[in-house]
Amino acid sequence: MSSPRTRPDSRTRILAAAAHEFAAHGFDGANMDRLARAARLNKAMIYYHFRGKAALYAEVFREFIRGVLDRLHAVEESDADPSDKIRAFVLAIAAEARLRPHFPPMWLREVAGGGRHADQATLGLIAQIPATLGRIVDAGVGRGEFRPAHPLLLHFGIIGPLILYFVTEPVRVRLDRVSGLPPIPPDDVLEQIVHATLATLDPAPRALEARPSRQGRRS
Amino acid sequence: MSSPRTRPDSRTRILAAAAHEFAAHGFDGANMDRLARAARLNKAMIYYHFRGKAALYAEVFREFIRGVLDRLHAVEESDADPSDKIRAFVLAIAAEARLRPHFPPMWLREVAGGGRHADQATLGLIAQIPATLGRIVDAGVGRGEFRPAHPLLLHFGIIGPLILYFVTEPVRVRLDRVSGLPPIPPDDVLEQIVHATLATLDPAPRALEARPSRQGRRS
DNA sequence: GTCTATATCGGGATAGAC
DNA sequence: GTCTATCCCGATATAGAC
Repeated sequence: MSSPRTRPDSRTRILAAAAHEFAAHGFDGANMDRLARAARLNKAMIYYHFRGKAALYAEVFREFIRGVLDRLHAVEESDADPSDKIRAFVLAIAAEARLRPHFPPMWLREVAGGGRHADQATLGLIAQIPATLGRIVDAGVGRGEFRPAHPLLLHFGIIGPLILYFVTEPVRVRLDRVSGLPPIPPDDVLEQIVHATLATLDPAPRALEARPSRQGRRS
Repeated sequence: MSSPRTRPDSRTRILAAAAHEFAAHGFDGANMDRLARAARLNKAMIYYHFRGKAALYAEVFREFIRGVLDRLHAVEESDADPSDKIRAFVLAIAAEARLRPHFPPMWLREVAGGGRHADQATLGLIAQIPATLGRIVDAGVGRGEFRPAHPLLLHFGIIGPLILYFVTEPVRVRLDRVSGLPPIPPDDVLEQIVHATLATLDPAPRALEARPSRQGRRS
């Protein structure tokens, strides 16, 4: 995990190459030979540093989650308004995704697989992300600035579009050519997500027009 | 593709089992032996009906996309208001996801992989989904009911949360236990997504509070 | 159309020299 | 710590009988 002396190399290179490989091909599709080549090392070195493919994957994934959580906790502990914290929450995840471009694809695949490759401890870390959002919302509700919302569902409204935006960045060229759509203005992405999230939390929604004709009620 | 008489048989069973297998394990993780057992057939039968794993995958995937597109085109051609069409758009995708629970995971993995397993024709089909949304938005803009928004980004705001909701259904039990969160009220999901989408399209946004600069108190 | 049996190969993991 | 060479299982795909 960490020796006192500077050990810049093989282990770090393996982790970097692993992030790339897992992001591009998923757990099952990842190839240890290719990974070793990318790290400019021999395959045996991987097994010298890590117990196996699964352990390497878990390590990479936990590193990502920790990076996100560090930022989010900083957001939570700031003294901004609740709505500014929501904004900062979105920006923090986006910043981390930009910093570690391999995170969005890995995260997507992990979700699609039902968390199969994540041990219980890692799942616990992941759960802290919506939990943090939930505390921010609660604070806003306490001040009367937000109406209550389910943290996980709200979180889906944030990372869903965000991750899709990042993860489709490479494909969009292909898609755009087929669909004839213009590229997405980068600045719009975060604005829209923040705006939509705050609209969901708005205690006085103006969404009468959102209701078709008759509407069931929940509190 | 279709014989006139009822052929409820091997080919159909293979497709059903394939949807399950690909959804649960992804393309690389899918196992033809396990797939054959699930279809109560021998593995050789798969290769009798399909050219290989890739062809089988493509067939399943295209079937899903067609199902979605059929619903969406019906929505587009209805004579509802633009905002009701937006609502119907969301409901249509949700209905299809309920009907074919294997679609959300497959779709997620495909996106994460950058559309690697989809041929150009299938990509063209996929592109029709946001394109349809775009035409609905354009109609609303023409009536002054919507403000312009990028169709693909808007689409991300819809399917992102939606797919995450469906795809995490199995995991949420595990996650909830760790996080201590209550389950998501199912009725809230579609309401929130529709509401957020319409808020994004609102031509007179009340989102001054969404701006980073210091905001004044609201009335 | 449906089966059993098998060819073939890619890739995760290890042995052991240096 | 780093390498080369290799084991060996699992998985796709096929041959060929019925």
